[in-house]
Amino acid sequence: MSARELEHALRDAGVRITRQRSAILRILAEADDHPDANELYSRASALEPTVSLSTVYRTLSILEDKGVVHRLTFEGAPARFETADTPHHDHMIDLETGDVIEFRSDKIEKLQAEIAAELGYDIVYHKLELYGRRKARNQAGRLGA
Amino acid sequence: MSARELEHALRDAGVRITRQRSAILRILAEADDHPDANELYSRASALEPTVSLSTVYRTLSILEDKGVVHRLTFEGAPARFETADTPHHDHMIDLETGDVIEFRSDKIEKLQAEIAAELGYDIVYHKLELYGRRKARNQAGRLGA
DNA sequence: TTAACTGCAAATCCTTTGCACGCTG
DNA sequence: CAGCGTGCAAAGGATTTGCAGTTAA
Repeated sequence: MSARELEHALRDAGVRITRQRSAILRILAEADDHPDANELYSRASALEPTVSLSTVYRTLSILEDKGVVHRLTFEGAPARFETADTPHHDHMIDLETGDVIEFRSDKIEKLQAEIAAELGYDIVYHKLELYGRRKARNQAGRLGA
Repeated sequence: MSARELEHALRDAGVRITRQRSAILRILAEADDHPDANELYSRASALEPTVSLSTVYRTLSILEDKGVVHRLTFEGAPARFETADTPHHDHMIDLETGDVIEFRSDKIEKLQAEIAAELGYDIVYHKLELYGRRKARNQAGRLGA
């Protein structure tokens, strides 16, 4: 999602585009990892030294409200953020490095809906996170050397 | 899981059973909901007025380490706890009431493992939470009255 | 102009910790 | 009786908020 599109989403909602917000939007648009508020704050500070962490949080909350940004709350870590342009996906978290990998499974999505239906519920949103470690490469006998 | 079993798990690990811990274990054993630390604290206080919230937290951490208790960290709410005796399951959270319903799907479990394998990972643990609302009962035309 | 926005510092919430004393094994 | 365990109060980290000044529209 481009910074322009994010701005548009805000403007349409009657939200003012300030220098600080503009910087945050640009940073958010070009991030292809999943930065937390503090990380976004340092990156945005480089573009616009007057941003404060409060403004980063406030802006993220608005963007989340407008549905253009998703807040990812992983186990015992500050929330991370991503723009909501990519189709729905879930996350695998590398326990060693903290890396986040996106994936998607239509089969799982469908099963979830079925389960919820059986329990008498409509799903509003869900969270599927796989926490794991890189597989040892040469496990199947073909050991190196 | 009975209080006795929980005690056993601790004793085996060389952990002392104090009056406070004993009370916490009994509460934990008989809880069939998913209480948070504070709730456990109030319930345990009734049995043993000398327990403190610190001790509740400390005891829960030990039990989690020993693998006999699971810490459930749902969206923007204090952690909830459950004894680890039931086989693995996931949770559906009622957004209106906060109720937690357990469910299990072998199909989903299997799909998760497959996905992780494809990504080159071994799953250490995962988290699947469905957040939803009770289905309106008479949606399919058969409206009441 | 003026209502929305800002940075700052202080406040919140949940959880953990340091300390001096108490109690289990 | 040696440590582990305790309560208390204070510290901690992430996030939110009150306030008085600033700025976009």
